[in-house]
Amino acid sequence: MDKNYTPELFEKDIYKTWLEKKYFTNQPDGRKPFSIVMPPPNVTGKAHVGHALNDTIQDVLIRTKRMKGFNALWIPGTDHAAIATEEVISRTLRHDGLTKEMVGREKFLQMGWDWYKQYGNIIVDQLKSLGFSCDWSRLAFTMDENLNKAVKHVFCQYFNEGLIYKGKRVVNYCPHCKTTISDNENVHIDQSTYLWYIKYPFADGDGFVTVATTRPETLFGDTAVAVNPKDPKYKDKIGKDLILPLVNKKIKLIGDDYCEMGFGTGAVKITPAHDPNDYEVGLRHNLDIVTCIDDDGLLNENAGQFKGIDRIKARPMIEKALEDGGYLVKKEKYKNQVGTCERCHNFTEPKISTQWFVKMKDLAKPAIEAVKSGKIKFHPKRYEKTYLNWLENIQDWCISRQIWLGHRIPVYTCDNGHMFASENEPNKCPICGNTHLTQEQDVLDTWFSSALWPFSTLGYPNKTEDLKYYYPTSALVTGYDIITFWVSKMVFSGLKFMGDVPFRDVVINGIVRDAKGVKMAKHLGNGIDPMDMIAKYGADALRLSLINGMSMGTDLKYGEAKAKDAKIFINKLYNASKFVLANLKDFEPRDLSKLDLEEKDKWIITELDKLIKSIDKNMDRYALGVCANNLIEFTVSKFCDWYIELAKISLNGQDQERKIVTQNVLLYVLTSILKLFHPFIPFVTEYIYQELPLHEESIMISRYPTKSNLKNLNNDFESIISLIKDIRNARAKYNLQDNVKTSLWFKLADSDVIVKKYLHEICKLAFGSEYTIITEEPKEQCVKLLVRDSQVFIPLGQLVDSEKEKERKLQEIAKLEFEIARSEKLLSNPGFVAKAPKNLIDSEKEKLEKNKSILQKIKES
RNA sequence: GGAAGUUUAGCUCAGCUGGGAGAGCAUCUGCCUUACAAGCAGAGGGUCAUAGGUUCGAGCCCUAUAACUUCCACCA
Repeated sequence: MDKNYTPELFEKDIYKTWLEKKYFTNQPDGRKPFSIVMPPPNVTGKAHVGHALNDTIQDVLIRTKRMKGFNALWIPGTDHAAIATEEVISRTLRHDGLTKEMVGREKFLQMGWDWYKQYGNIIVDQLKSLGFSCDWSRLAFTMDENLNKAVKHVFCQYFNEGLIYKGKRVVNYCPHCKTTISDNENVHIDQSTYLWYIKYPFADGDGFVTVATTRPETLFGDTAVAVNPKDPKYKDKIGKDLILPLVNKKIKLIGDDYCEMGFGTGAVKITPAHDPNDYEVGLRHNLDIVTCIDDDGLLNENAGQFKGIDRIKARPMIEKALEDGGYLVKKEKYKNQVGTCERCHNFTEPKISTQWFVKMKDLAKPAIEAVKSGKIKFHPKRYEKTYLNWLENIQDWCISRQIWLGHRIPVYTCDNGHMFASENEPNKCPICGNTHLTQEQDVLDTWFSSALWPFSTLGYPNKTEDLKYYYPTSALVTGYDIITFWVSKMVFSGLKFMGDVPFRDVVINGIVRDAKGVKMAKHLGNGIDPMDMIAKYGADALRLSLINGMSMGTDLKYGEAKAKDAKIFINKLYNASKFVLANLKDFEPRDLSKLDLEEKDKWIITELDKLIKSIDKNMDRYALGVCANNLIEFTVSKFCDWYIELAKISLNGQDQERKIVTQNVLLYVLTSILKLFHPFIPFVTEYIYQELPLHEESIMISRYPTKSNLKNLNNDFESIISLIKDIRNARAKYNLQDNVKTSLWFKLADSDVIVKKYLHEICKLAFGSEYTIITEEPKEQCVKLLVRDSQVFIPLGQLVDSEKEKERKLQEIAKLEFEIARSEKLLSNPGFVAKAPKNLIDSEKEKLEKNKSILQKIKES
């Protein structure tokens, strides 16, 4: 082994071996299944720290379960990200002066596939370099043939059951991406704008109504002005005609509750084609629908002289025209929220159009029930609220997108106007036999296929063994930002088509932010490339740095320093392992239960048992950050700081039996640590594991550690540790440098066998030059320490400052008296004695007695 | 407008069902002790946001308040 930890020397090779040995692949068998489907990243994207975190969590779970004997399957996959890809390809076309219409649908789709092929493997390779143990032989893609089949199958079933319909609605439209987007993809941002107050004169010349609007450009689509029917100001004017400014068209003043009394001017313009509420109002009052903004976001012929001008840019011109016509009352600064496209960040437009929808109400019900009944559990639980709140207020899901890439809607219309859905390409109309068929132009929202992910990746719609065995999957690990987008859709889809929930546990991870807590974003340049971290610190360090200290569902502040810290720790583990290995040259293996363990061995095994218990518990509640933390803490402050230091003495000693015991315990503990750590830092643990005597084929398929089940374990060695600490502490108070050794004299009580047994260790770890057992209190100037029933003297001669000693003694007395007072107060409190648990009262009594006796001794000395 | 989260050492955060405030980093003091100076030993540093309440006992439970963050929402 190299002197220092250098991950680049072995990470790649180890991963290659794992792949060759097919450790990641699994088929149904007699074991218990544990399955996870990976949230698919965009096929053409690059891995960012968010993926690194999300997938590391999954890998930790999968690797742990695998070692615990489960049939652990982790299915990886990628998403076709249609809108993003379509945009990229359109851009290349534009660059060549072409449009997608010019090259045609078929050629365009081919370009899409070429693009996927060219860039699709980048992210897969990146995920591999992070060490993820997913079953790559099952790598899925949302556009795969089988997934296509699943999508069509599901679509047709919905369609035939009347759960999918085509309808007119006001939906969010992105004029840049040239497609509708769902409410989820419509991101509201704050904007500073103006509120324009505009006069709408009555046609009969009798005054006017003032309306306020943030969107003067939609004026051309107005087909009414609404007031509240109870509003005394307008009550008797309802039904009268108004003149629409600039257009000079008559529109009605209508009464509708939608218009809130007392808000704004009390009157609101109604534009059914460009506002969802107005559309509803329009339906109620049978209003005309006039569109004034086209698909490119430009004003159309209904805007008269403004035709062809961008709707936002037209605002000042419209304002001028209104002013010139005497219609503008005033213009105020105003803050509101406006929808933008999640992908291109341009303003979206609410637009009336014909779209495909999934009826959500009945689908949502069982999905709500599944969570309420506890069949699906969120970790942390609070995210249930996000999920339930969304489903309880669900709107029908707009699934059509006006792009070409993706799953084309499998609905056909024959020349006789019969519309039907078909899973396979039909050649005639099933109703009239007409052979001239036209397929719908639109494709499906990517989330439509993602919604099927937990079962489409297992072979649906075929009834496969995989489905029977691995479905429902065990856990879904994802970010809170897509609970509504994705989690909810998988749940109702799974319930609908598989008759069961798609997963039992939903594990929510936070977002990785930069070191200052700012969301990482391309344009801010504050992103951290996981590949850079791997190059500098290794994949293990990256993984550990993301998990250590992580709290489920809470955002994570991340900076390079964390990866560096993690590497420093791994180096420590690496070196500790090196030490153990170097001392196992003449190793003689023994069964742990047959070893003649002494206190220090029992102590470390007790501590290890505690660690295993804690990890099991925290792993179950998905508190991986706590697990990693406990592991590190055990390794550094228990194993390295104490057991290894103590082991050195036995290993260098003459007692052959002690040496064998120590070697066996060292190996036992180290092996356990490596195994417990393996899910978090798979590479280095495998690397070291392979060097161990008695190792199995690979750590990743070895058995996960369980508690030792040894009898007669105890913690007695704790008192030795605290004695050593006391001596170190006393030395430090006298500013003794660690390289200045001092004699240690022990006046031992008969009862303190354990102190006598560990004199050598105490001496070495407490910087003693040599130790002597004495029977009488020494005459020399000494620092005196009490331990158990014995006394330790550090002869410092001239150095001993009697004032200082007195002070030290007084401090100790004060401390003890404080403790005693505290215990006495507690125990004399009738409420405490009556209501506190018995073991607490007992331990308090015990403490009181102990402290009293120590105080006694100190005072006597 | 609705909802959720956060507030603990200088910084990043742990603290499970209430029972004596913790870690890492940073700081300070020593030490190249034969696994590791990417290290070791020691130290300092906190009215657990504020105010009430429940309880024998509150960082933890309840109620208000403040600050920050996030999600959801069609208010002109």
